[in-house]
Amino acid sequence: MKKLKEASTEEKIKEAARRVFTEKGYSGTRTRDIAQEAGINLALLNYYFRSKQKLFEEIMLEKVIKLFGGLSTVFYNSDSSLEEKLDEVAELYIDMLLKNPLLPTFVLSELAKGHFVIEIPIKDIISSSVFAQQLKVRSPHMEPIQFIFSLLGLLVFPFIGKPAFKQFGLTDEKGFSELMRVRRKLIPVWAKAILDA
Amino acid sequence: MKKLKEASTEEKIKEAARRVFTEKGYSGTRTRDIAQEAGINLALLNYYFRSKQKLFEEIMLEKVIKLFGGLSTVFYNSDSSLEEKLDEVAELYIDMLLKNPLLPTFVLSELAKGHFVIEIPIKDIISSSVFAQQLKVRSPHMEPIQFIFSLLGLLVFPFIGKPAFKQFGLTDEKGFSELMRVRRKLIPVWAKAILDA
DNA sequence: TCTATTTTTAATCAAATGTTTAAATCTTTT
DNA sequence: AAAAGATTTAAACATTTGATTAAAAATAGA
Repeated sequence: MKKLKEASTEEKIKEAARRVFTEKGYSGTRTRDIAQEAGINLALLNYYFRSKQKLFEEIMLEKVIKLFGGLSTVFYNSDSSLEEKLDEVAELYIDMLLKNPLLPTFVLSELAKGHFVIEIPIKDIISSSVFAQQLKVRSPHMEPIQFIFSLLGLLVFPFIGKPAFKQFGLTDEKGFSELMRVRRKLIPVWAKAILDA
Repeated sequence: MKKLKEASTEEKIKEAARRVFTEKGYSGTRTRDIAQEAGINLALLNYYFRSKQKLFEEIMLEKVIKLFGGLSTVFYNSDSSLEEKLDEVAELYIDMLLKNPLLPTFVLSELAKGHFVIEIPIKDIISSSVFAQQLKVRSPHMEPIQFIFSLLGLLVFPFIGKPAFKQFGLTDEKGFSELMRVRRKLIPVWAKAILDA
């Protein structure tokens, strides 16, 4: 029968894998890095997860949900107005990204490289959402996909660009966090301005 | 003395390296992939470029300039208004990104991983630009960095997210290009709305 | 043409890497 | 406590990978 320690070792490996994969990507990660970071014997990684690829897929699924899962929660809220949803999305994303700044670059870059295949019919999820209905009423001229690109661009892009902007001397770590906290309040205003444009 | 063919072989390797590095990233790229893609013997890569890292740095520098270099050209144009600069930037970026859709994810993800160190004082370049002056006059309340984050987010993010959005069924290749061509005209309008918000 | 130089090739090297094995250790069950 | 099962360990394996070497081929200069 399973002993208590098992879950703990498995979780230690996953925790280390989250950090190393997120920082170095799939190809840049060595299974030995994960083992060392987790403080476990290398063979345990294969004992618990069979292969690097399988472990990666578990982590990646978590991360994709973390990056995009929040959207549907907000979009399907039938108790809030469109304007309130913009506030909620901005707060949700900025707070989450301040805690997980490497998340977007990791997920989007790995998806681009095809190391992970996921099939979520987000198009249908969005088009049948309360958000889509409200958007159609308020700004019938606005293509929903264009607006979602814009909203996510405003929210997520600064985190993707941060390492570049830091190297360019445009911002430092402390200044960036402060900029993002200010931004959380500005983006809903800007998004509304875009809807009215 | 150098013979004519030399430049050609060297350029074949660089051309292949551009493709493979951009598609798979530094860690995901095997020198053998580049050699095969270039149709040359593996040893020639080291003969011409000494190492994978050195070859990568040459390509990366090109790509960073390609991604960000256009900005300063537009920002320092003293013959155009701020509004015209927004049009120029949108056209410049959308056209370039439609031809190089993998560029932003590649550059920003490699910069995030620290595989490449570059020192360009872009902060100073921006703050002393005509663009910065015009922005200060037109929208003194707008922090320039916030606006640049927004402008680049609107322009660049859709290309970074494309592989994800394709997997999610939000768009296909043809639909995406059309969306981006429409977007090229919309972003200047939206950017002005943000400045007036 | 003959020689020196540059370019190209096939083979090889040493280190790194994902995974497996077999034995040892620990835990649970009886 | 003994047996059975689960977990952990050290060592090893087979490939892959970036790089080098030494010889061959091509080119340029005399």
